[in-house]
Amino acid sequence: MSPSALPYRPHNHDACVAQALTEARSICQQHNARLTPTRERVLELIWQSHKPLGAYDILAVLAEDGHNAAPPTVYRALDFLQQYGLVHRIASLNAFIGCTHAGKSHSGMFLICRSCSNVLELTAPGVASAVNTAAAEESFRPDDVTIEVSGYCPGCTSDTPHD
Amino acid sequence: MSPSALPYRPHNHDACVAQALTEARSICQQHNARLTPTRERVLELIWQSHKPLGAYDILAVLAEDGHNAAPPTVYRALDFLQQYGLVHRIASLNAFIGCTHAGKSHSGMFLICRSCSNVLELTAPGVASAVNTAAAEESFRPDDVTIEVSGYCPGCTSDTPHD
DNA sequence: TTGCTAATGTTATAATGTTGCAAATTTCAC
DNA sequence: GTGAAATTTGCAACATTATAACATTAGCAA
Repeated sequence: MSPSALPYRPHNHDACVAQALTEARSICQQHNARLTPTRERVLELIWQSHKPLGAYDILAVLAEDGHNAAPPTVYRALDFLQQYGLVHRIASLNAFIGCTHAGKSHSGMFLICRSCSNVLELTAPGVASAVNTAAAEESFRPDDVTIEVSGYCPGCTSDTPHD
Repeated sequence: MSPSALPYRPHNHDACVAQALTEARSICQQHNARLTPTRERVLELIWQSHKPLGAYDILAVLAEDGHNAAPPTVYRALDFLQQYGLVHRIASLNAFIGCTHAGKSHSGMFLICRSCSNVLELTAPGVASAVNTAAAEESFRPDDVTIEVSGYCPGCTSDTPHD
């Protein structure tokens, strides 16, 4: 088992962010997509927490940067980053998080801790295939699959009532 | 296979709504919960389409009813209905839909058609257990599971590009 | 340069959801 | 029944999230 997946574990976060940015640059280059300063900055901000960040949180930091940005700036950057699989939107939180499997095609599943807000993205082939099977039984053709699990992460599970 | 699940199939929709309301009354009675006129009307409106309905859509119909309602009226009714498992919120659409398994404990999965907007709620034990297994491998304790699949339903699948 | 496309700036507004408090209604013990 | 307590509703204001529309600028190729 994996008692201490990345977001829950102490790690060199600056390096972790730097690596994500390096990978992002490479992915964009491969696709002839321009990772402009604003887009890169947004990606960096998102990576600086393992917690999901709202669009207006990002906007606030950009404002601190001295960047006089309006909502469309952020949403456009987020659209771009999602398009290239660099960030995911968590629908149940209206927030965004860095993709830990950027580049690789994957159907993610998110474990969202209600207590510490950390989010772990998993590639869960078993889940994906179960979803596809269930959809196929209804002759439904899946296009986009959202799987978000709220609950308590290993570090927080003890703090909570066990009814 | 099931080529024609309820929402895709022509059926006596008035009866279908009426049955949902009857069941709701019974469930509320069992829980000593009050299905007040407003709550019942909101549930009825939601059931009158198999398509997800936004809170402000509901609000608009209440206004046509002559009910001078404000957003909290609708959201409170929706909270109540969700609490007793009578409706579900579809996070990826910010919309609500009647629960087809009210009363029974279940972890739903939603098949959302991008073309006709119908939503089919499935009880998918295979999916639920795959999710629980994946979560357990990370020592994560699930609390609430959201599974929403966008794509094309059997009736609409032919109309769409097949890249 | 010129001209094209992609990206950004800017203003306004739409869509979704919440807080807080007062008034009305229902419940329930007496 | 009556009156206190709890639940539900009305209502106004506000908070948050997201988009539309149009002008401007940057990057790049002929």
